[in-house]
Amino acid sequence: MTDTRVRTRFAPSPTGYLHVGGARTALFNYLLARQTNGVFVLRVEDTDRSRNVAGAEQKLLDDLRWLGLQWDEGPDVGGNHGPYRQSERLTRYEECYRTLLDQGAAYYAFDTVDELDALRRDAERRKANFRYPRPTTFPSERDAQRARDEGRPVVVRFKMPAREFRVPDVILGEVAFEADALDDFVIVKSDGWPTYHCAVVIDDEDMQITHVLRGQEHLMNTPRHMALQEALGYRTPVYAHLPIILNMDGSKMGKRDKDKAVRATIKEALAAERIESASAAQLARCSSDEFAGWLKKKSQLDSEALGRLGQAVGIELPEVQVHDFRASGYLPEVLVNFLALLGWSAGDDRERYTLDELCTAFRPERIGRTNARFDRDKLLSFSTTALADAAAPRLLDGMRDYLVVNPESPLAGIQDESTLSKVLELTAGMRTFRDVETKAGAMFVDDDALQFDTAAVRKVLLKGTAPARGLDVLEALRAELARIDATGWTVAAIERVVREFAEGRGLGLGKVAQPLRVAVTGATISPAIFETLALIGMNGTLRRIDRAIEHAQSLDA
RNA sequence: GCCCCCAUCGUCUAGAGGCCUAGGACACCGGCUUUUCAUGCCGGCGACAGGGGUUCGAAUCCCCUUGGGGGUACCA
Repeated sequence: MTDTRVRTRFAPSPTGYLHVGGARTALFNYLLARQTNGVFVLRVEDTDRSRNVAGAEQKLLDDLRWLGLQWDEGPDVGGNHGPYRQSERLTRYEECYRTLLDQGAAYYAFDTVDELDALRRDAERRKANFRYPRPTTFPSERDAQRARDEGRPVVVRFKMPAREFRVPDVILGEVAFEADALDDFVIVKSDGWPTYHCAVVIDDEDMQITHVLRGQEHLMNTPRHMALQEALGYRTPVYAHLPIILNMDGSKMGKRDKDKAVRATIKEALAAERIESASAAQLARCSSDEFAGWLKKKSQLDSEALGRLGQAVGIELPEVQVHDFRASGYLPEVLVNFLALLGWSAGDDRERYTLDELCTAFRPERIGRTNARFDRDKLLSFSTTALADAAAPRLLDGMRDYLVVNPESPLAGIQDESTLSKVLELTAGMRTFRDVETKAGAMFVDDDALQFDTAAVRKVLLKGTAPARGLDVLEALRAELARIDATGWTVAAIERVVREFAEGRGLGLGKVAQPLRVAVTGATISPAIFETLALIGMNGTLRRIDRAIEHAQSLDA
C-alpha cells in the first residue's frame, strides 16, 4: 500500500551543534509536514567518518527538540523506513552501486588525490573547466581488486549523462543545467562508504520522501541526484531550494564566523602582548603547532575552545548555532518565529507567529528567492516583545532553561520558585534572559564576594566635593537604614526612609538611589532600588554598604 | 575562470501591469515617561541598482549592464 502523505526530512551531519541555517531548513520541512498532516523524518548523514564528532548527534537532537521540531521517524524513535543513520545502511548502498556497476552506469576509478589535484591545476592553468576525464574502457572487477591489492585508492564514479537537466523547483521555477555542466562524480569513496550524493538519493527513495526542502547551496547537486534517480529507477521528489542565510556583512552565515571573530581578536591581543601564545594554545586545548595552524586559518576549533579563548580576550562570540541563542537567553519560539520569516512571509504584514500558527500559515510556494541577512537586532526585538507578552509560567520555564545551560550564573543557585518569579517580575522589560542575569545577578552573590565596578564607584560615589559626594550621602543614609526594625525590612519601609531622607536633604531621588545602587550591587544597573534592597535583606544591605564605603575610601586615598 | 541563483528603505519584507504621492517590522534620529538599565508611548528620516525595450500605463513582463550570493571535493 502506498502512503500518499507528504513526507519531508531533515538530514544533518553530526559534526557539532545545530546551525541556524540547518534549523531553518528543519523548520520548513517540519512545517510542510505538519500542515499537510504528513510525516517529518530525521536522518543522520554520517558518511564522512573523519568529520563525525562524538556526541554531536545527541546535541543535534537536543537542539531540534528544544526548538519544538519533533520528528515522527528518526534514529531514536524508529519508524518503518529505517535505519535512520546512514552508517547503519551500508549494505543497502552497496546493493545499489553494485546494480549501477553491473548495468554500466558507474565505473571504478583509481586516481589518487594528488593525481586529481594535478589534473585540476592543469585545467586551471589552461583556463579550462575541469571535468573528470571519463575513460574509454572501464576497469573490471578484477582490475579493481588488483588496484586495491597494490594499495591504490578505489572509488566508484557515476556516469553523468551528457544531456541537459531541468530541475523543477517550487521556489525557483525550472532551473536548466547545460549538458556538459556536470562530470562523473564519485558515489563510493575509497573507504567503501557512499558519498552524500549516493546515500541521499537512496535514502530519500527508501524513506519515501516526497518533498525536499534544502539550502540553495545544494542546487547544483540536484541534477546529479536526478540522474542517479533515473539510473536507479526512482521517482524524483518535489524540490525547493531555500535562500541562504547571510551575516550582516553579506557573507554566508556559518560556524566559521566564530573562528573568524576569535581569531581576529586573539591576533590583536597577541600583537599587543595582552595574551601569550602558549597560554592561548592551552585555553584552546591544543598544541602550539595546532594553535599556529588555527591562527593561519588552516583549521577550526570547537565551540568550547572558542568560548574559552573569547572569554580570555573579552569578546562575545557571534551566535551562529541554535545552542548559542539558547545560552544567550532567547526563547525557542522566538528563534523559530524569527527564522520562519527569513525567506518566508504569508503575504501580509503579520510578523508574530507561534509554531502552531506557522504550521497553518506556511506555504512553500511563498518562500522567497533572495538571500536573507540575519539581523540580530530584529531578533532581539522579537525576543523583547515575546518576553513581555509571555505568561508567568512560560517565563519561569524559560528562565529555568537558561539557568540549566548557564550553570555559572549567580541566579543558578536560586532554589525556590517564588524568588525566581520575583526576580523575573523585577526585571520586566528584559530583552533576553541574559538581561535578567546582568540586571539582578549581583543581588545573589555573597555579600562579601560582591565586586565593585571601579568606574561606577568613581562616578557615583567619589565625584564632587565633600558633603555633596555620593559617598557622604551613602554614609548618612546607612545610618537611617540601620534604624529600621529588622522585622520591618519591607519595600514600603525602605521606600519611606529613603524618600524622607532625600526630601530632608533637598535631594532628588536619583542622587540618593544611585549611590545606594552602586553600594549594594557594585554597578549602576539594577532593578528598582527599594525592591532590590528588600530582596538583599537588611544585613546584606548594610554589609554591602560598609564594603562599598571602605572600597570607595581606599580608591579615594 | 566556469556553472547556477538573486536584486524594493541600512536590515527583514508586502507588492503577482493601473489600488503605489510604494505598505509593515527592526534599526536609526527627535520627543515624552522614568530612582539606574531596560521597557513603554508619540513623531520623523528612509527604497523600486542602472540602461534599453513591451504597453495607453511597469516596482511588477523581456533584454543588457552592474552588484551580491552559492557551487566548482573521495564534505554534506
